Amino acid sequence: MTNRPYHHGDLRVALLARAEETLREKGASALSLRELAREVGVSPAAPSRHFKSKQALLDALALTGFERLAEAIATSQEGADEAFADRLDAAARAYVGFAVANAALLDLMFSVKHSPQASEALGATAHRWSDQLLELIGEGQRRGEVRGGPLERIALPVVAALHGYAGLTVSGVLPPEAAEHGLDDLIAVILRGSAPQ
Amino acid sequence: MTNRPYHHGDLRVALLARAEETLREKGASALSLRELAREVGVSPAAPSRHFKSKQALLDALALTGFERLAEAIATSQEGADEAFADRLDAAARAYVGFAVANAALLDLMFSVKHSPQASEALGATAHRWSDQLLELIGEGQRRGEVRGGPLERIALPVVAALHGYAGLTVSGVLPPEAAEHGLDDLIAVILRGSAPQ
DNA sequence: ACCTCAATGTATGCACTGATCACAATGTAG
DNA sequence: CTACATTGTGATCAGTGCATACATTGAGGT
Repeated sequence: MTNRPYHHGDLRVALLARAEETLREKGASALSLRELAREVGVSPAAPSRHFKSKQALLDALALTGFERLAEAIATSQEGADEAFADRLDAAARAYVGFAVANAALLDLMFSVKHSPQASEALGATAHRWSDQLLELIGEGQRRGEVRGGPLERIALPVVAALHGYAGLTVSGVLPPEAAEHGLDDLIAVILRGSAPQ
Repeated sequence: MTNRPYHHGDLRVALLARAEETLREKGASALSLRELAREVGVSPAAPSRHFKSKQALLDALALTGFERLAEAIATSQEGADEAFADRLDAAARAYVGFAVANAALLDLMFSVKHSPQASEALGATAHRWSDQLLELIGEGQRRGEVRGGPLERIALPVVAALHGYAGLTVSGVLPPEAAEHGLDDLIAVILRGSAPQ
């Protein structure tokens, strides 16, 4: 007999934790609910109590991803200087760092397919993340280090550039050794392009 | 009895064509080799003669995607003016247009998981695509409309920005109505950031 | 014209998956 | 202490990717 109690006690978080590990090691497509249940030590049907479908599990993973990304960017700002260039540099490095450290997760977060209701919660969390960058750029505007204009229109190109760079590194298009000073060049272009007229 | 001949004659391209349709309609995860075989009218094992695994089929799809993307960008350059700003604008619109028209395909093309050997062929085709942009920017340098320096280092930020913008629109982070003039802003930032000193 | 033989499609079976259902065990509120 | 909601179990179902052995076809060499 198993000495494990009938109720696991923390199945949901255990599943998420294990899932993220397999996600990192073997990719999203190699993620099986049944194997997950096996590894955690519960019956194959047990996960359905916490995630009504596999997609729901993936959505939950993506959501935690956004939360941790937001956290990473937030902490990157703590040690940074007040100048916009420094803050942008710190945020960019945090973003790309998160991307390479969690490639499969990032893929999931910005995957096309999300259940319509999950898109709601996801959209909210994703906005919390983009708000960080908006705030960062708004502050730059206030300091006179970023050109004026509607915040969203100023910020969008910045976000797009960072997002694209992260995507290129993650998908392997960018040779890993080029990634480092490549980021420097990207940040330089962003700064010049967003500088006050 | 079926009047269909024993040999399909064009199974490989038929499979690819049907696969892309399902990809567009129901996403990559809803793509089943067996269903594909059913729709095309062959036995479930037939596809394995042309694609040794499902991933191989996906890789082939991604490859055609890169080819068509390259083609779209190429034709966008034909009608464009010679000024760098115009050419970049045309290429950017072609890229983003392709992205929104083939969201799931783009996801596939830049997906993290590719069989190592497929990465080889894919990498070659992807490079053919990036070479287009390199050429575009190199021409801009020659015309004195883009700052000097190592071509790759100048081009990378441009590619990253375009790629990121396409990714944002495709993944739905960007509201569709914002996509249009959003591109204008992005291009403007790129141009300013890449202008000669 | 014949005859190999590689290419292509078929039939069958295996291990596995996600999902659903009725049921069992457990905690909890009244 | 007892009703009840929560959580885990066991069994089952349709569907999948893949491998293996076999059937059909067409093309090239003699």
